[in-house]
Amino acid sequence: MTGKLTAKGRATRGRIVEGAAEVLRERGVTGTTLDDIMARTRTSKSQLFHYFPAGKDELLLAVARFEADQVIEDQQPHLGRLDSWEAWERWRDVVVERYEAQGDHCPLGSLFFQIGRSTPGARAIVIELMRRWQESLAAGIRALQAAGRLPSDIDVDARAAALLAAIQGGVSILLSTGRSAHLRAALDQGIADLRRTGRAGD
Amino acid sequence: MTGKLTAKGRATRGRIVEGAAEVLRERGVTGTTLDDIMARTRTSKSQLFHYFPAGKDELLLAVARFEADQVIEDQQPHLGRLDSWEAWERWRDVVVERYEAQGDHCPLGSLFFQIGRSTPGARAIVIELMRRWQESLAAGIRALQAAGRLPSDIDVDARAAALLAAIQGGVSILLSTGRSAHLRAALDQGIADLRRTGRAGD
DNA sequence: ACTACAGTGGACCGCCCAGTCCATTCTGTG
DNA sequence: CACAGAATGGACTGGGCGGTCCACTGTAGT
Repeated sequence: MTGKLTAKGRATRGRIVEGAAEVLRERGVTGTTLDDIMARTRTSKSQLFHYFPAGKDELLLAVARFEADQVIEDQQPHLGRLDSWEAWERWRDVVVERYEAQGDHCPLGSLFFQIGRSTPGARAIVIELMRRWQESLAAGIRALQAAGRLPSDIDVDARAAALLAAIQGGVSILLSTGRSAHLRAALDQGIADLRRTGRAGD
Repeated sequence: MTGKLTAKGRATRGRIVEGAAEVLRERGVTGTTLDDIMARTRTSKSQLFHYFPAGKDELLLAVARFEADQVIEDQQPHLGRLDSWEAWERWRDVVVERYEAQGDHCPLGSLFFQIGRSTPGARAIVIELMRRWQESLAAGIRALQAAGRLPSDIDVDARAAALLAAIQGGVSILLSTGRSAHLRAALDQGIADLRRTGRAGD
């Protein structure tokens, strides 16, 4: 379907997705109409349906994919190099900073409430995002093990899963209440507990 | 405003809120119309606007309040008596069970995406819910301290905040992916880390 | 029983907005 | 240059749904 796009077509499609992402961040899913997106991206209705034949849902799905990639990207290069305690601290700072800056809108979350979590396409995107995120955390823990900073008998996957959950929760609470205290606490305690595992399990 | 309601009026209002909550859980916020709620609660449109003059948003807010109370209530009496490690385990089981049963819909979450997190009324509800929840967890930790099962120098609020975040995240991931592994990991690790604090800090 | 007001029924309105359609203009390829 | 198909513009439609209005009925208090 995307195979028959010319250079111009690809550019327009990209402009639509990025522009739609902007508008959705500002107005929220419920408050965003196709006309808003048309205005922002300087496109016509026929273009929207030309590139996303299934209509609004298909477009929202494309934006969701875009935003999901963004989440990981915004944490790089730190998330990819969690091989020392200093690196973990730097990553922590980046995460807190990113989500504090994002404020009280959740591009991905709101998107999924609209599309429906049960939609196979939507669910696949979140699952993939979580998998990648957790895998990076697990890799970081393994790197610490390799460096002899953590014992080798800890349950890496469970720790990575718990840490990921803590972050998600911290972000949720930040979105709902506007306060980042929980996100900070989750990250600080999570990393501290990991360190303590090293000492206590020794 | 609620002062001038007769017994019949109060009953009807209650029926509307509870019925609306049901429909919203089934169809989601976006997929629920006032007509759906009318059908479910056997009411007419004029009744809806009679009890909720500001319209749909006011009704959704009332439902949000109802659901928020439900969240705490569903964890009782365990959440209120976290005074032994066994109690903590029982509570853990209840939480996992409750959210696994709830499946992939989030009554509160979806409500807030619709009403808008920035709405003062909506935000107040979440903040109050989080406060109550976290306070119960903190009370539980203090109870363990009082029983001599935990050292007295730990940062109770930070631990409670981190634990709450972990739960929220576990639930979010459960909603998005349909898998409760993260919620379980978050609770298990959270409680285990708390116990370890006792041993390591001793 | 009367009266004031709460409670109820349901027809009606009007707008918003996703989606359709066709006419027109570009773009690349032989 | 020709022409096939992609890209674009924008008027139009249809219905879904929140919200309004008024008429009618029940009910509590004197």
